Amino acid sequence: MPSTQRHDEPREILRRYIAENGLKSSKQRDLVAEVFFSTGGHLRVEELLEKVREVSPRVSQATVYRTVRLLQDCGLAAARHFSDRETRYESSDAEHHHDHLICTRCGRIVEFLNDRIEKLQHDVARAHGFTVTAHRLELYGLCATCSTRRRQRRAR
Amino acid sequence: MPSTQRHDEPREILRRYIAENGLKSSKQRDLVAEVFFSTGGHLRVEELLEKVREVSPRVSQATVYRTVRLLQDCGLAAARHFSDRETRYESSDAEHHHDHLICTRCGRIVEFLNDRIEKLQHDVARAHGFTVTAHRLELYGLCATCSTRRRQRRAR
DNA sequence: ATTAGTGCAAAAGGTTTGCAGACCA
DNA sequence: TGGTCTGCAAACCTTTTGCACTAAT
Repeated sequence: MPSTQRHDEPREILRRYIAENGLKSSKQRDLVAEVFFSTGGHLRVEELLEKVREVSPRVSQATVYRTVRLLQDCGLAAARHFSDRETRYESSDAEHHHDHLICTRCGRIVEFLNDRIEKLQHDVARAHGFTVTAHRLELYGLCATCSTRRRQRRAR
Repeated sequence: MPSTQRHDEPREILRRYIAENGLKSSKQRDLVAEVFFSTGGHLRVEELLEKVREVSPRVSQATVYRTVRLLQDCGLAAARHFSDRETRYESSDAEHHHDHLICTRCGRIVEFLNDRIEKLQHDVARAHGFTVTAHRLELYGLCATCSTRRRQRRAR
């Protein structure tokens, strides 16, 4: 199978996707994408909009939603639903795949990657006749700090 | 650690939870819970309401939502967000824990359980200082049927 | 009796969409 | 110039909530 090219940098992927699909770029779109790429983490639309408006206050929420969808369409962003109700988006190129540890008390999110788990997942899928294209693994519990200080208040 | 008691059957857990929290039972609540327990699977509220109304047409959507929340509060139901937008609920007692394989073409959902993955998850968490209380693992891809018949239409 | 539960409809929260005008290719 | 993108506001959908009434303890 053809492996992902090394220079498949997000901005380049986006540029190509736009070109190949008869789309156009725009200041707002570029800004939203840039903020998304450079911020990293697990952004809610509201947070993304906030950061974007620090630079360009007139960008609308609709544009952020539309850009996030575009980023999903070209595989650069992935929606995540953690324990809360809000949808969060994170970078999703295959080279930076990772899973999550979520502290249910303070909300801290730690990313991790374990090759043995990855391999076992594929084994399980194969045993059921599935060809896996993506997966999601989230572990919920108490982080070191919170399991020590039992009475700590939630961070958010 | 004290293990889950063998006779912690859902109906019994619910009964006890209601008694211990000064709540009351009702025909509607019992019906919703009963349909939920006996149906199994991964129900959307809409589907649950539909099934409930086959028996008792006047039950309101609000009651279903309220009952589902009650079931979550006493640990009998867990919310799931798969690839689509809808929230689905499934039974969640510890003895029937399982993970999911989801076919992204036909929507089929297969449950599985792999002890080695479970163990590795705990190892990873421990390495990060986390104490895991719950987790979620979902594998997305094509099921055997869909990866053979490439052009098959989505089931739903 | 008292207090919790229900149905209804309105409210709320997050996301999408129609439209007229601005902007990019 | 033609078609895409934007901002705004309205529309949408799912979930929650206020209220008057019903029912369980």
